[in-house]
Amino acid sequence: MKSFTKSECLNDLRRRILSTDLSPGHDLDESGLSEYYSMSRTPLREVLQRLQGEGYVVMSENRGAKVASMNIDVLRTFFQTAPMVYANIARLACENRTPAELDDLKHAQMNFTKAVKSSDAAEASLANHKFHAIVGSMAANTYLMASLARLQIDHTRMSQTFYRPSAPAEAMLVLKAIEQHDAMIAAIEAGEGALVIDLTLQHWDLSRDRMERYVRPDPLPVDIISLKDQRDAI
Amino acid sequence: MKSFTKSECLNDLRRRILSTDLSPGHDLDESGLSEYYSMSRTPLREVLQRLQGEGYVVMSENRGAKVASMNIDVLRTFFQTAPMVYANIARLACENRTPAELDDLKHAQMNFTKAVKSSDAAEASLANHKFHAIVGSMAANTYLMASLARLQIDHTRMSQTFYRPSAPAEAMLVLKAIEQHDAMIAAIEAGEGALVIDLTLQHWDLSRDRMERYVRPDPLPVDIISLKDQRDAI
DNA sequence: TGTATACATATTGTATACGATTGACGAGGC
DNA sequence: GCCTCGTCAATCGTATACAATATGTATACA
Repeated sequence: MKSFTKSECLNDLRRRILSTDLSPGHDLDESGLSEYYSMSRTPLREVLQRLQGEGYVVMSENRGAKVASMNIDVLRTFFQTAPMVYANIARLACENRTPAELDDLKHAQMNFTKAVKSSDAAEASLANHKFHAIVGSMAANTYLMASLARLQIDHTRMSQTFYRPSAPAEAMLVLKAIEQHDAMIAAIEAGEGALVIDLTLQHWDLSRDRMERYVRPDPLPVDIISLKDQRDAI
Repeated sequence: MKSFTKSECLNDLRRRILSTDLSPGHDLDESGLSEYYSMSRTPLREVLQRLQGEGYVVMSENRGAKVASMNIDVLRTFFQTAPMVYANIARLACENRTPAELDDLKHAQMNFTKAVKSSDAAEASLANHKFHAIVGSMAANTYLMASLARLQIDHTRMSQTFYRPSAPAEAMLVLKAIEQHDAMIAAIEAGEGALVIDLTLQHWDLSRDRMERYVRPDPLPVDIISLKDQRDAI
């Protein structure tokens, strides 16, 4: 049994949540996880606290932690907010990017391409996450970064099926996403703000169409959840 | 010596940081704080982790927690980002506000007015914080809320002197802020999105002018900090 | 006198034990 | 038969003890 450090544990939980290996709403048991990561409950609780701060999990008093759920209200807000934040981040990234960050970005794009080509869906999804996280850090804006990080959590979880194309036409769309990334890199490197905003919004549109198709046949009983929320709100 | 619950401790630390009673960059000693709040280090550490998640403090491995600092880069970003986020929040608040939230907002405005009238600077500043936090929750957008919360932390810390007017002309500006709040409440209640955006930006301009005057005679040696950053970046 | 190294001290990180709260199950009363 | 209350198990919350790490200081040596 592998032994984990605290930051490895943190990354692994992030990864498992993003890949929906731990599904939205899943109950996280402290003792179980502490045993799984072979560490004591004390540091594990701190990891969970941190994940709460980042928006991966929600915690309630005396009732432990759960993976942040994605109910219908959250999704609505997501689609409403994402393009604005992404576009602004992209513009700022254009202004503030450093050469080192550009290298990172190109490296992330390589990993992304590789994962897509080898049909490793989970890896592709996470590589895409990393790519956009780097664009985020290029923007050098701690305030917007807080929004972006939370958007990305839900975005990545919803995009899971994006990289599991069931038809040739769908595989084409993923290749298009790769091209868009390349174009974005070029625009960011050239510092062409207007262009990168445009590319980002196109990239968003592509992703959104796929996500809507993913969300519609939602495996979660959305109506029951919203009814429960109504009842809780009384 | 008063005994604190965990959430009281959390609120008290938030309060002390917002009022710069704990100044930016201040080192937070775990043992000291755990004694101060008469609780063990374990729950106190969790409180600090949470504050880190909210952006109040920054923590580094084996080197404890510090109150989030406000260096010149952060300030630049702050002034760049705040109007956009505030305006969007205000617009969304218009669309999504509930009657209960409107009551809360009016109540918060009462407290704010009261604090200003009684020249309680710290209280006025915190009441203003609360007012805008309620507008934020009206927007019902978890993603933007994350940005807003972080912006508010720095905004409130910088506004400290706003409510300590040293001349009659400055006192007038505070009264103007009260009027603007009232106008914003009316616009939100009426659901007039365009108007509330306009009012929000006016409110921002007023605050920004005061903040710039506060920041300019910065007690911190800004030049040394930026030189140090340059050196670190090599 | 300047620098490096080793030790001492203080502070943070982790494990474990114990206490408190929640939710479920079952017995008893209505 | 249904509801209420009490007990029990499971899980979360807190305290304390101990280990690991970083920082400051003194001393030896160049």
